[in-house]
Amino acid sequence: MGVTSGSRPGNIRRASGTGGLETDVIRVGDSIEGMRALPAGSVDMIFADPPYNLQLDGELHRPNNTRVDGVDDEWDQFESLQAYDRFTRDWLAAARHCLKDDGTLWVIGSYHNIFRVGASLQDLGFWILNDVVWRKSNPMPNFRGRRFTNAHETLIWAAKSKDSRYTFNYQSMKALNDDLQMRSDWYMPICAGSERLKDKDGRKAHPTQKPEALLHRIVVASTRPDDLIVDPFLGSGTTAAVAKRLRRRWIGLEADAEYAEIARERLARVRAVDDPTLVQLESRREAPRIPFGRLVERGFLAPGTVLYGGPKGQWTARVRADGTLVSAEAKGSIHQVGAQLQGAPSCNGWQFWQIDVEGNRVPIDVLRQKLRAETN
Amino acid sequence: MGVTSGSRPGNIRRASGTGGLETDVIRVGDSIEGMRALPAGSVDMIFADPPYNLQLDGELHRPNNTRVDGVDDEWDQFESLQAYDRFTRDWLAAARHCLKDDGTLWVIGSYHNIFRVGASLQDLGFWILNDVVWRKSNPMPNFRGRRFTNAHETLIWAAKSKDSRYTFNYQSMKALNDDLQMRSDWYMPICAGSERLKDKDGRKAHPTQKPEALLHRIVVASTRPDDLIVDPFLGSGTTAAVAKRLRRRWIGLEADAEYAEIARERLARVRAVDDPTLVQLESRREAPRIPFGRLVERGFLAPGTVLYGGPKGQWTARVRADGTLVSAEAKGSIHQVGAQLQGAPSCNGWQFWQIDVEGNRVPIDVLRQKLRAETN
DNA sequence: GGGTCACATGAATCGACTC
DNA sequence: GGAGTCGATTCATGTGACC
Repeated sequence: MGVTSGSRPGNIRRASGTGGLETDVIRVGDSIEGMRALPAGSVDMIFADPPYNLQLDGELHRPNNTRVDGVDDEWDQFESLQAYDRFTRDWLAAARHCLKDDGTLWVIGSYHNIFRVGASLQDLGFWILNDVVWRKSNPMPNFRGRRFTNAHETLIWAAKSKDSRYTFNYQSMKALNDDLQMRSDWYMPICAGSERLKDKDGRKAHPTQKPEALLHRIVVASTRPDDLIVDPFLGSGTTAAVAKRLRRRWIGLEADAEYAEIARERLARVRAVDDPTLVQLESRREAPRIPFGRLVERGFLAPGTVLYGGPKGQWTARVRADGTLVSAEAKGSIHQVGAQLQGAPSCNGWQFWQIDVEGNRVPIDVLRQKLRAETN
Repeated sequence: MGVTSGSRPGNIRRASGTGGLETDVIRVGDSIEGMRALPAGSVDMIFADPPYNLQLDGELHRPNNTRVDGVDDEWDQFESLQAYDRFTRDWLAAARHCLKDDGTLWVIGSYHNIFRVGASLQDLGFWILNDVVWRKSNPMPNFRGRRFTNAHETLIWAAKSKDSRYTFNYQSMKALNDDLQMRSDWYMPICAGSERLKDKDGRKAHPTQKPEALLHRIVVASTRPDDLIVDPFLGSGTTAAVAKRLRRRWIGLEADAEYAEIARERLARVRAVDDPTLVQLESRREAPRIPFGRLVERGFLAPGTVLYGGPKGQWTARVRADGTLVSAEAKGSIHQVGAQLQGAPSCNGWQFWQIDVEGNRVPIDVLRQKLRAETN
């Protein structure tokens, strides 16, 4: 993708790779029209927090008789399930239009709407990668004792198609999770306290403001620096704030001019991380590919060196000058020979083959790492 | 509902309340036909673990090249989303037919199918009560490092309609969770070890056997003893095993004769809890009603006794001979006067009003409990 | 200034029975 | 079926007043 130049006149960036598309802006207007107006295939990631279509009737009181301030805003009301489905298909289709083929879509919802969203996006050809559960550490209780505490919301993460080559920063997620694979259930508090935007009367400025921690994880997981992120239902602007801080480009669409203004004021206070290298990703997949043969070229391994294969070194093979191996039973790349000796469909030769270093067996991958370190 | 008599000839029970319907049996055959054949409105709860529309592309291998034994049985392949939707609507409609108006439906699924199931059941008029997340303590890792570890499955709990009077044993769930409301995210291990049924070659007998702990919580939460539970995709029989142990009636439908046989053998080894009182639930809502006036009739409170209202006893009222209260500002029932003094829309007088007992303020509810204990 | 306690509040599809 | 009545029901956090 096109990388933005370092110099930025004012707050608005124009990316060379997207035909001079104006980014880092909030546009007031309809989400669907806004996405349709974007160039086809210009967006790396879309985060959408659409209306949930809650159907509250009557008032709800806490056991101490205070009234619960529920989401009864006009923008969350739909005439019927069918009307909600039409709306959902329309905005998903517009999202598909502006998303790159290798881009991904995130949607958040609750049981009121998420099943309709999930079914619609599958119908449109999106390929679900994960459903992720945001477990709230401090949800509102069920005051009448009639159901389980509604303690989570659901996110769907989807690629544009089954064979998409989407971005997933596996190593960053693993690092965020104490070197264990990041799971599909995330535990985080709701947005409250000083992070929660208030109006001049001290009331919440937006009824459904999302926590920045949630967007942080999403952005780090599924985008790279300078990627373009679009939020078609920007609301209070959490997506844009996190994108700006993490040095991604962004466009926010918001139909309500008051919400847009709240978000603009918020964005003006957000600073991007100073050092661009801090938002660079740690990812083995991103590391430059190094053919095994280069180790031979560069003298890290002399032709004829004996490699030991398998956890106990029970197989052996010798290195040839072109970077292929030869053993008693097979010849070919480090991966092919490893696979054939084991009778396995595939093999990671970098881990399978070892050399003797001062009496110890060490995977040849350490040589690759040494070469990479020199190259950087 | 009709309650089965204590004596049971053999293993099969005939419930008087359901027209002599034969229960506690496994029926081999099509799920949809099986549910259609049940009397309309005869079932208290349905638990369904329908086939997932998994689309494993070729074979999946772990890094050490052992093959992942995925769900690729013939019954789990569907040509298209449309075919899956037809199947889903058909079995859900059949479930609706046999479910009581006040019965509930549980469905479990993963992101492959749960959005389609959820949307279909909403289309059919089911009213979602909760989506519940089963967080697996020991999920299968993501071997390719291309997604988040898929560490949960989703359950939908739904009533037949919006105004259903469904069963929810709130106090039992709260008791199960250290006296805090049970949340919508449940943490449990997958079914493994000695609980996992094996065939004679030591391989798992069923690919998607559910843990009994999961069904235990579901059954305790949403049914009462002697309720009729139907599982239209019985598989290895976990639902029936838990239902039998907890003294619920049950019917299992299973298309595969081999699975049905496995489940039959399993059920033969399951014993119901000996003492029926152990599966009785404590429920405040179902306790016999006692009018406040009866405390006066029975001499627990003399007319003229002073009651103290509110957490600090800041209000007072006196008891009249007919069981109404009179204060400086209001008269009426314990609830009416409590609500009026607080300026609240409603009030539970049993908790609001207190009496002096040896210098301590005690809610008048303790007198009600004393009277209830005498009556039993 | 520190500790305690009261109070506020959050995407909520939040009764049942009698007359 | 509508109105009236009984009576069951909350957890985690942050803030601010008050010792």
